[in-house]
Amino acid sequence: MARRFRGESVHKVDAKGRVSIPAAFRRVLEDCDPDWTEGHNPNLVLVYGDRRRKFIEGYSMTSMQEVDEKISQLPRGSRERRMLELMFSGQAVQIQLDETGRLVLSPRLREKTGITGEAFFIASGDTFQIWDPSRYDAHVAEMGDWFEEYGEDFDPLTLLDPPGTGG
Amino acid sequence: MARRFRGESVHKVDAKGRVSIPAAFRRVLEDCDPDWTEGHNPNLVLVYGDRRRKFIEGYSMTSMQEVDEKISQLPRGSRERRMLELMFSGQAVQIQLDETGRLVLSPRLREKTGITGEAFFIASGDTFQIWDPSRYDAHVAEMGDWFEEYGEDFDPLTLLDPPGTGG
DNA sequence: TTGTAATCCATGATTTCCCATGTATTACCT
DNA sequence: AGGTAATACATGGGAAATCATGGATTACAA
Repeated sequence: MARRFRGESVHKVDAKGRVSIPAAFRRVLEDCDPDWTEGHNPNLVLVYGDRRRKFIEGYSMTSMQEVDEKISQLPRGSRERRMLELMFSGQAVQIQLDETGRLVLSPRLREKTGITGEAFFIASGDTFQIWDPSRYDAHVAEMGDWFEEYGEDFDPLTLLDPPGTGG
Repeated sequence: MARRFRGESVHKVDAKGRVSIPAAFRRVLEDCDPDWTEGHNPNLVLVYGDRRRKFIEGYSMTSMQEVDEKISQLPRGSRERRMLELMFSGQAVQIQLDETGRLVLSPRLREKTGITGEAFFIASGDTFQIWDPSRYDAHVAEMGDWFEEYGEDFDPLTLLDPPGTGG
């Protein structure tokens, strides 16, 4: 299993749309970019999806390859395949970090995600997400409602072994 | 089954947030880090969770892998999976011990857990926990109430083979 | 030329690394 | 058993490298 992103943090977005990504994420991107060599800058893919999606999803090169391979196994011309190709080919960009570990969010992406002065980065398995901080808060508030259902001292670990899994 | 942590102890936290972890824990982390080799320092993952969680949970690399794998088997996009990814990817950090067996608790983590001058470490199966000592005391007081329910001469070992488990 | 975008340089703030010290624990020798 | 040397630990301080961020400069394109 490839290295996973971990952690969350907030970074400033300057007038040109430049943002530092968390240093820890860079290490993962470097490890997961087959073309990367010491002294160069890692590539990554930003998937932004259709207008309903309010955050950007960052893929390392190897994670993206895995997705591409799965897509290519679907029947050509199938609805599923066309939707996925649209999302991961069309509604996505491959970019390279700059020398100082920053990426540039185009005006279009900033407009779409509502990101202005600050961007919130959070790891999620083998990808990471970029949000406008306040939109993320709203998103978490929704998720929070789920947690409430589980009660104050609920331990998420219990979800790992759902009843009926045996073992 | 991988090696398990054992024991408990208190260590000083210096101005930079550095804390020694119990020496016995280091041996376990080394054994459980596939990348570890003699002379290097073991990696581990600290899971801090949402605002309700008042302690930090330390995972060895192999324990973390087990969790990651279980998560990746849950259906993508399911509520359970999203909650777990939030907790184990977003609300967690991977770090490496330093040469002298210390780790660094960021200001944010110290603030969240209430840890200031000292940190309390306690083993918990294949993970360990880090607490502010006084918060831990309060926590134990609560747990104490459970034992009360079982009476003075209760033997916790009986919990290992609950009735109806067959044998 | 005039805005736009990719490069390059600059800097304060962290964070990491390296060295130092006192103490406790273990090993070893007589 | 007693004493001593050799390790391993816990902790502290300062130097060096990394990071996040901003500004300036150069390349491009409409």
